[in-house]
Amino acid sequence: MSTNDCLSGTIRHLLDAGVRPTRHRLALAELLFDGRERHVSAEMLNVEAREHLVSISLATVYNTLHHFTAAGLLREIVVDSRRGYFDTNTSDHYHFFYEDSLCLVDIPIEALEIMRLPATPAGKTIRRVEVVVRVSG
Amino acid sequence: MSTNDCLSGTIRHLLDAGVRPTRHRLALAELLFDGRERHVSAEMLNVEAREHLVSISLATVYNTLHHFTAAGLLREIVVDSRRGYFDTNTSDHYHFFYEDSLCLVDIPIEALEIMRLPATPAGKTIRRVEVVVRVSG
DNA sequence: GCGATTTTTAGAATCATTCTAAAGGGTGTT
DNA sequence: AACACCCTTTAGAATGATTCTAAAAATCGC
Repeated sequence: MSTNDCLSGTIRHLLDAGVRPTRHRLALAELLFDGRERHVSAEMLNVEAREHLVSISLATVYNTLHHFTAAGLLREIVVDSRRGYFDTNTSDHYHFFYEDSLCLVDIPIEALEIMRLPATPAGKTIRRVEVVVRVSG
Repeated sequence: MSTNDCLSGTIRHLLDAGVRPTRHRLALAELLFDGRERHVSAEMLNVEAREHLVSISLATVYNTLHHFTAAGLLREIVVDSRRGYFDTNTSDHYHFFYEDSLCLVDIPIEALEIMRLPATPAGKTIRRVEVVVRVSG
């Protein structure tokens, strides 16, 4: 058994989620999980990685985003029928989508209250209730 | 002045929306506005047109869907970050999205009640509040 | 029917994403 | 350290949806 308690927070974060902390995953995780609420597309993260002098292929960015999502570290949000966005906030919440700047901002769950839900279709399970408030101007 | 009162319902529908009722637009409108609630992608509508022996190019299907949307005859729904869907129901309402079959079903506005909305960001206007209930199984 | 304006078209171009197959890296065992 | 095994990364090709382009065709008002 190795001394597990002196690992960097990011490595721990990945290990806890069952993701092998490879060099590239670590670099992307450092960028993603910096404490801010972040909503990134693959292309955005790729650019950011290059800006931070991390040499990485776009395919790896896609792989990693999908791995992180499968491991519960990220959550995919659908607001645009062209691009996929990933959210570092994996808890239940909603979004503002700024149509002009294509930016996303979290709406905390308690800021929006849904009183009534329609009956779930027979034999189905609700996976998620997504709310997107589209704003512009 | 022509005798306007003996036009087909579909032609009237297009004229009322300020859309020139060309042959192709009419054919697509006949398919779309048949009374059912419909949620189509460009590819789906293109296949359907061919099945009905309407010879049309995919580019025209895209043009027409966008024209109809701009004219208020359709509404675009975002549920999938790959494909765009268009809804023949342009009134305020929400959606079930069946993740397995990629099907959409309307949720009437009164079946879901949103009690509290967060404050609108300064200087912005709410364009729409979208609710998608994702189900599977 | 004429001419001006819009539509339609096929195909090329674009953009995001996934796939492929090969090279590289990580981990545990000896 | 060397080995073997398995997982990751990669560049580039492939895919799929959508948009663009430029030319041909249809439409409309006169």
